[in-house]
Amino acid sequence: MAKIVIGMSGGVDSSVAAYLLKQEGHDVTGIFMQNWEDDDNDEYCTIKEDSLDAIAVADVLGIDIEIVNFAKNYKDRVFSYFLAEYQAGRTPNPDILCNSEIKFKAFLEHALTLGADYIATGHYVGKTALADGELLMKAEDTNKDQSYFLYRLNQYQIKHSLFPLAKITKPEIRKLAAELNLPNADKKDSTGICFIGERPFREFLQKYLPTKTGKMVTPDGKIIAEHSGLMYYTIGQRKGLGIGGQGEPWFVADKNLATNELIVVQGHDHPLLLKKTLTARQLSFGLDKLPAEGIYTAKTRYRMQDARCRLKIMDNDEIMLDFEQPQWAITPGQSVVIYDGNLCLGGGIIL
RNA sequence: UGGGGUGUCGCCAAGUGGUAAGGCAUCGGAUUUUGAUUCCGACAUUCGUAGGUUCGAUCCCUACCACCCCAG
Repeated sequence: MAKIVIGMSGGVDSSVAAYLLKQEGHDVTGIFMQNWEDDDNDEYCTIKEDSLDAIAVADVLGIDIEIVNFAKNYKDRVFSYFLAEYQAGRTPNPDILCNSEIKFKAFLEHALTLGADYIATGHYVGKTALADGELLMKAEDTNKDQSYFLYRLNQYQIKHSLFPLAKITKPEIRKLAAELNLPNADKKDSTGICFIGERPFREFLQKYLPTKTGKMVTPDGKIIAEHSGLMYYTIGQRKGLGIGGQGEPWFVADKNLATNELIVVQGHDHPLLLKKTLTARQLSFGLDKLPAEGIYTAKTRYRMQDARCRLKIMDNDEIMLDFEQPQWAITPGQSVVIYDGNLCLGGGIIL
């Protein structure tokens, strides 16, 4: 029996995770994190609802629950980065940082001060012990696998974490939740930036960042339309360009910060959207050291199938990946995560 | 001003005397703890305007309007 502090979001996954830990006989305490309080009342409501759900679940399970507020940490370590990246024309993944900086840092530290042996979350991910440490691995439910979002966890963070959902599938979670009469058994899965939620993207960014309109141009310089600010677009984006007319749909292929131009191309499989290599920095690996050069698989965004590639180490903080097959819409600011079979080794941020 | 051409959904674009394809864009939904992609659904009682011929016209005729091209 261990003392475990579990992050409870008010969703089914973390609720059932808490149940599973309790079933195993551990001393389980729940914590609801409130990390965003910037808002209009509208959004505050869903946070309030989520906290009430978490409390209701804790009540059903018979565990203690506490609400903590890491909003300042979140703003300083995650949200400011998120804004800076957008301003620089890249497409950040805030949830990855949120995991490494908040859930598995601020939250972990807090849990340890409460005397916890481990923290736990409702992530769909597993971990395994190797000769030189512990590593994350893909969840049994490969459809829901969230190891991509957790690749930045270091050895210390992995060692202090438990993932009760490693070997269970989402449908089983729903079923269990229903059998346990959890009040959130049918609650819709949450999406959107974690702790902030789903937003009308443009309006949300607009609240924080100034925008500058400019031209949409083809690779050979032909002006096609106006864009409403480079930060509103990401590589591979189709919707929202508003370019109608003849032929195939248009996609964002690139951004030119210097000229404030958005490069657009026609056709999903345009050569400019397909790249065989990428460079990544801001590396982070579960074993706290670079893996050996060689053949692995990697994904350049969540929910992509990992693709075979060769890892080349440029220096201590730069790697290059050479894919067997070209990858679609490799996007600066997004993370590339490297796998060895089911093991999630780590990765970095695409240049 | 003379000659030619074109006018069908926001944009491309089929169509034909028998009662408006498709694509892009857009909107809604599904999928998704980033942002995308993808998938599904919706989307012109109306064919530049006004008359005429016809049982019936977007398609035929006439006039007008607009735009484009060539001559000037």
